Amino acid sequence: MADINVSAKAPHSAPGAPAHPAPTPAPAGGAPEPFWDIIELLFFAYRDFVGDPDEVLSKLGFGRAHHRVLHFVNRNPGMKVADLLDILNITKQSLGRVLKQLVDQGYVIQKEGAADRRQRLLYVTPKGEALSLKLAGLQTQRITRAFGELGPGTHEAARRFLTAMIDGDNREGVLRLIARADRAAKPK
Amino acid sequence: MADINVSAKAPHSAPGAPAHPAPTPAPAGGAPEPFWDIIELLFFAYRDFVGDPDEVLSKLGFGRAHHRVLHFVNRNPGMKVADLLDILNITKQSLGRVLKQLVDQGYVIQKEGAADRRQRLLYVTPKGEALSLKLAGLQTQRITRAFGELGPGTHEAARRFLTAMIDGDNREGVLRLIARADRAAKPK
DNA sequence: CAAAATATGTCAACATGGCTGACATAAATG
DNA sequence: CATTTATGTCAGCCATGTTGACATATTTTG
Repeated sequence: MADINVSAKAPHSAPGAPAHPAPTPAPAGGAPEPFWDIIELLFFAYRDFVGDPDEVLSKLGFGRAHHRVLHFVNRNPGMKVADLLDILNITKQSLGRVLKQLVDQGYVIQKEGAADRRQRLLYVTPKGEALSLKLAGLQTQRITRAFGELGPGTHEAARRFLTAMIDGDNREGVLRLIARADRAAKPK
Repeated sequence: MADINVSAKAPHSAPGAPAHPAPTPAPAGGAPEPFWDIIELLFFAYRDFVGDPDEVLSKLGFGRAHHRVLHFVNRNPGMKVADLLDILNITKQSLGRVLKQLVDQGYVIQKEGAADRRQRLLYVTPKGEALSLKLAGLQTQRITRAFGELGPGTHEAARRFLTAMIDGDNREGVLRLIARADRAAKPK
């Protein structure tokens, strides 16, 4: 987005108008005022957030779909295909397409389950881990910059806000997933 | 995502391990530890955030692309096609497809520019405004719930965090866009 | 004024990554 | 042994992004 400079008319604007509307939507008689700022900031922030990895990925002939698969396999080594489908919320056919490419190109390997030999447990290869970390590094740079610009405690605040934005019935599962993956990470 | 319950092994986990890793990535010798929690929470939060509108849109035969167009036209009445292309960062061919459907079905109208008659200035119809507000209302419900669960000041904290996550060179433009659209909104 | 630049639209072709439906195989399970 | 489960695969469709080439109307410029 090179320069945003919309030429729409601003019909009645007090010159010294505040940069933001009322801090909280006034629950006047009708519907509450939408949180336009949060809605739009989330759009632009998320776009930039996934944009960094996208650049790297496109040079490898990969897309966002590959990123998601690689990310979650890296974070949850030994996960079942069914688990991944559940997290990504896509069909096995869609997953199959990108997973096959990642396997064929040596980023992910599948091992037969020890207990249940029908399962194909997923692991990243060193090559896959390196790419996953590279992409996470780009996103971490952005997050680090943001936290650096704002005060301390921003990490906690961001975590709480984002958690609260998740569907109530998914929230526990997501938190468990993150916590368990943190434990699964190789401890230094 | 019906139930996240990944069966990956957690190799070495202290039983009383904290729910989150170090609050700040330890800048040890090598690369800093990625902010896994923020990366994943952003993924899940954004997915749910756009999920609500998606449901409504799919019943109308529309997708996320239509939502984005309708949203920005509603927020910036009278904007030029070129402005919209700049904001959405897509090609005019991609925009043309969804825009045509929105126009044909009476959600958006195009008016010849008064000063420059080459321009096709974009406006939502009452029908378009209603849909845009309905979708924004769904997202606002989610945001309101999140802000309600957390303390006051969360709105400001979220705004600052999200703003800081935007590319430095886009940030000003985005803030200007939001501020100007707020002024353009019909003042009650 | 004629030429060039601009704003927009359109046709055609292609890529990615979703989807459904149908079917196949191997292994676990009752 | 019959059924269920975990996974894979083939075929085709859809939405939405891309490039490249042109067309048209209008404004701007030399």
